[in-house]
Amino acid sequence: MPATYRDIKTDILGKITRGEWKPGSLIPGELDLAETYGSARATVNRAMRELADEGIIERKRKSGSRVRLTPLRQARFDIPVVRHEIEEQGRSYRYALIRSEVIAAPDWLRARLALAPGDRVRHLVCLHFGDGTPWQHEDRWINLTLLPQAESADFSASGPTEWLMSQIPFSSVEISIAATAADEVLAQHLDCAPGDPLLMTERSTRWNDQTVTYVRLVHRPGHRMTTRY
Amino acid sequence: MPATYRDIKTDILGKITRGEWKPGSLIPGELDLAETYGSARATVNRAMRELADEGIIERKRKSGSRVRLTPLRQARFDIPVVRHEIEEQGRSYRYALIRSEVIAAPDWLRARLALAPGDRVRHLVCLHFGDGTPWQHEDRWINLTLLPQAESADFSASGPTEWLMSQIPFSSVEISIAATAADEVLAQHLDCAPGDPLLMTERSTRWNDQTVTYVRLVHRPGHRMTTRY
DNA sequence: GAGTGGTCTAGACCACGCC
DNA sequence: GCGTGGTCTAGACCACTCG
Repeated sequence: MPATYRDIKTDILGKITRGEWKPGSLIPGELDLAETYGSARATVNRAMRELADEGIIERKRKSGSRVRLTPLRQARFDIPVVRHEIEEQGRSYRYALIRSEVIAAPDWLRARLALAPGDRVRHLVCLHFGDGTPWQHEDRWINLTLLPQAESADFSASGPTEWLMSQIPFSSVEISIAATAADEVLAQHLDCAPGDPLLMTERSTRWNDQTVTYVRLVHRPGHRMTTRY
Repeated sequence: MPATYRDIKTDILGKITRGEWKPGSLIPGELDLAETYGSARATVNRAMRELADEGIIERKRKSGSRVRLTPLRQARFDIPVVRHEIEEQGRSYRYALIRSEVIAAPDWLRARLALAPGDRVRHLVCLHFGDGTPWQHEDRWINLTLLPQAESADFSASGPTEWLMSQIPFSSVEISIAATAADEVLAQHLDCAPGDPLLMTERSTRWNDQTVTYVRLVHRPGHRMTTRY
């Protein structure tokens, strides 16, 4: 039974974690490895490529592959749609539209979305509930210059996230996470005290090099983003 | 000139973003695609496999590949070593050890690290500065049962993170991000007011199914974690 | 059972990056 | 130059899963 690329990957990772191959040291070439594992070079290549993608090793032509000195650690967080996040926990989802308006973009937003003076945006404030308690506060701004159909869309029954996904299926996004303090309004909506620390996610969605929408999601008190690797 | 896997990937992604292939729709099989692009199936396979890894499409044997209904979005955040993070911004790095002790693990930590009663831990409190201002507060607990050499290690000159990386090169980690309010001590160390919202990262590092170390990193006021995709 | 993706092979050519 | 990884090919067998 020949070694699969998973076998090879596991074995190499093992040698690294057990300290047989130390950080900074040179790993044998693909041809050598192919011989020792009794497999084709392509198979070894796939194992090594994945290890490189995961930040475990560093590869360079001519010089070969090395164990990274400082493991380049990356954490992958899923970016869930609130509704799914809540429903996957077996809770009932409820949505409420708090406010909806079409206005000229305020200056701070104009800068963010690279809008011209006078450009109009749709501004929405929504709340997402899990089992009846506030889960997430959504402050959404949609660029009407790029997405004019957002002016007449109806967000009273379901949130803008799902609507937007049907309009711009895929896009590039900038996500930023920070801590913020609850102001009076947030405190009321999220059922906490003013000043309470809250986790906030900001997201700018771009499409064809234009920013289509900007959203500020404030999570319920105590919310955590967790991941393993 | 034959199509590379990148060409194919870009082209398919284009069809999806332009809406030619709508969410939920079936994508041609690998053999069909290989023919249309004039390449081998392995090449198409790589393109499709990467699109699946990135959460753009969904693949199932027999039924084929489909454009995901809700793009499974994942954000990858780099988990930097504070020192590197600071130095990459062109700031000078300074480290200070605030407190160091070896104690019996408190109950809350025993639960977290799955320690037996009476097991001892090394507890360290450190500060990391960028250009002289407080950048990050580190509250570190090291399992001395698993890592006895931590008892005699010297952390007065450099932080435990770098030392730990030399001891346990690779490991699995659980990361959790939340917002917290500054207490008196944190406020003093991070130069902010008590009650200020702060971004906190908690990390449990496991090795051979044992938790080796737990750390609570509290970032300076206003700190953001940002990523793009 | 049959279709689709998952993986492997043996061989080939290319491109980068060190000397 | 020349060694190493990066990629492609043509063909093959396998494994999952749907009907």
